[in-house]
Amino acid sequence: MRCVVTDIPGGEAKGRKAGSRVTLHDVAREAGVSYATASRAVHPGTRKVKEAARNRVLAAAAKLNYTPNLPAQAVARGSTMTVALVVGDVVDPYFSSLAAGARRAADDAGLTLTMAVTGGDPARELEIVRHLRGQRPQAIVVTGSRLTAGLHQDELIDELRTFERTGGRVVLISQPELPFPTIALQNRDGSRRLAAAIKRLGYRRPAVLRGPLQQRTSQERLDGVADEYELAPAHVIEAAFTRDGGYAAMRTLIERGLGDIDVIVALNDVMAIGAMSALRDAGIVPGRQIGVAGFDDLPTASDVIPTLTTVAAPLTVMGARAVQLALTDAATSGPEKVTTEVVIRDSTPPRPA
Amino acid sequence: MRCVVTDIPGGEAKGRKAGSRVTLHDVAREAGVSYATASRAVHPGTRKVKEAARNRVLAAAAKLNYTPNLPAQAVARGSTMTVALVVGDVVDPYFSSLAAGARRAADDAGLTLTMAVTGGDPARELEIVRHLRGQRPQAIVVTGSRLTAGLHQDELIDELRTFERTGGRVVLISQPELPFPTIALQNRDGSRRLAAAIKRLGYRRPAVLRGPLQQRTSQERLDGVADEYELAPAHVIEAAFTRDGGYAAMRTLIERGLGDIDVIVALNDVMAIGAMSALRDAGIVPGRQIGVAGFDDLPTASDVIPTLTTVAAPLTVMGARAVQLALTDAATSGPEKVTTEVVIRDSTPPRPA
DNA sequence: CTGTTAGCGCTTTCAC
DNA sequence: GTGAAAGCGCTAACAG
Repeated sequence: MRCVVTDIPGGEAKGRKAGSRVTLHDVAREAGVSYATASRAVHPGTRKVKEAARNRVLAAAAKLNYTPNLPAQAVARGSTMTVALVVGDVVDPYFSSLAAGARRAADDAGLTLTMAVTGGDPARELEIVRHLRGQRPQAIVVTGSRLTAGLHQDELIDELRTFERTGGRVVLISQPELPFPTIALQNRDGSRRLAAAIKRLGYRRPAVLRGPLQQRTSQERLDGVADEYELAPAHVIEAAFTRDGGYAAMRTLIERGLGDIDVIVALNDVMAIGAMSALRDAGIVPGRQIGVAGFDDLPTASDVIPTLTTVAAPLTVMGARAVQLALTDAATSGPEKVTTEVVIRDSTPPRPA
Repeated sequence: MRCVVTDIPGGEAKGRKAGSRVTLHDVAREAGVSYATASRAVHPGTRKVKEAARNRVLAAAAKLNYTPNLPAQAVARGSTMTVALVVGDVVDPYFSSLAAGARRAADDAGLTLTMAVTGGDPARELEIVRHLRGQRPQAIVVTGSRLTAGLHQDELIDELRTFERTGGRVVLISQPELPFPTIALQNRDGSRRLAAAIKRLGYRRPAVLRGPLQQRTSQERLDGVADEYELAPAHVIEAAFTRDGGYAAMRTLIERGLGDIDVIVALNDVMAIGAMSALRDAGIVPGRQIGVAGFDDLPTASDVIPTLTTVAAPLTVMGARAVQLALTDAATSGPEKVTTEVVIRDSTPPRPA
């Protein structure tokens, strides 16, 4: 596959073969200095090289279009300039918001962020972390939809532990039960306050659309609602923690008959949006006949009709904070809690008594 | 920073220092074979190792929790098992859909996808590609919002060219004017058909919400509309190719006075959604007083109220196709065109004559 | 300040 | 089949 180009158009005398990347060696020769000097020159940190030499090296590098071979650097140094982020899904705005924040923070630290996607599969997640470990990043940030007691839980912990032991840093997002530094949303507190606000608006009979049973985030948010409302089991529907899950759950509820339910509390925004579509498809107008609330305050929450009452989670901040934490030598001082804020919008108008 | 652990709990006799990753060497010794044999054993492809030996090696590897040092492999092999994807923004569903497809395809090929985000800044994009080149991926897929004649255009081409020359593959998404294999949406054709459909529904006076002038995608889509409708310059508003851009553009239009405009054609869905919000905020009901259409058919297009008339672009397919193309040795047979499909929804109800 | 050189962890001829 | 050894491109002592 390695085709040989006869000559580089306008190239140097010493004909370069195609596929032969320019190495630091080439640069050194071109600049007329030693290998080591060249290496120093291209590293801003090093002050021990004469201005003239450095300039010649830099010029040579530019001329040859040199780029350091990162993998080679990594093996020589024993560490890379990357941090890895593990997410459940790229398309889900929840994860992409986290990712956006993480990326910015990595950027600020002069690091490259690599993203891996689990698709919500714990087995795959394990595989990924194992693979990532091979990549030798400085840190691994995991923001999976960790289950409270998944089968692969212990193996995952093991994997992350050995990563830590070999000098890597681990930070988790929203899975405070695991023995690693964690950024955690105040899920329960947030949804409790949401529930209280809804109650104040005059809603009496909520139905809850929740994610999978074992999913920590979902469970915590449910607990928050339960702190304020007496929840009949029949009024808590479990489904996928996605838009389609919300739609399906809402359909189930509709088919069963809404009874005296006056507000739908979906435990995240995408479910809420799915639920609104389901309502609409059944000829029920969300926000009029029935209230709807979500959680996360994704950007779309305010573009949807009616605009969605929800709990604002500072997702990008959390993502950023996670990598900052990963890059800090601070002692692991327990989960770092992130506060939320209730946002009342049109989907839960005050209800006449 | 490299703390030394006295002993591994339950560890082997030969006390392993913390930070000292287990290497293939360790595995070989543990298994009682040579370094080379161990190397062969862990590579499925190699048939030249006795079953017994291989098993011992594998056992040793598992026991020691060995993970190959990927950077080291990369430098030894001269190439990595990764493909790099350059996008404008992680949060924008347009990009994340592409990313999702790309990831799946990379996965299927047994490769790792690394994602880099430009934030729409051509200078940053250049920097990123340069950096990526250092990473030595097998391919680089660029799906930037390439400008038709950006300042950095030539430099970018240069950078990608030298990447190709060193054995890397380059594929572009939706920027057919550049001299590389490309996956291109039939933007013009799509929006022409959309415009035709809208016309058939009885709309006579469209206003277009477009992205930045130099943005190719936006320009092509505009041309498509212009193929069907006579467009007064005052009826083409330029703004950022984002939700907020759509909102702002719509505001401008509203302040100027809508006149006889009967339909808003936003050149992508996020702009359309922003525009609908702006309309709503001005007390105008999209789909009733005025039609609205978008382009892309993002998942949210059908959750928004009214559901959005748009042009479906198979984004994930495109992403997947791009990396497949990058991994193929096929000759560069010009841009690969991807077809679109008009989807009429509630935002453009038939207009009484 | 600069050059020499010994690794980093792994792959891959090349002999045995 | 298996082992010894020569790199891969780069960094970082260690001498000058």
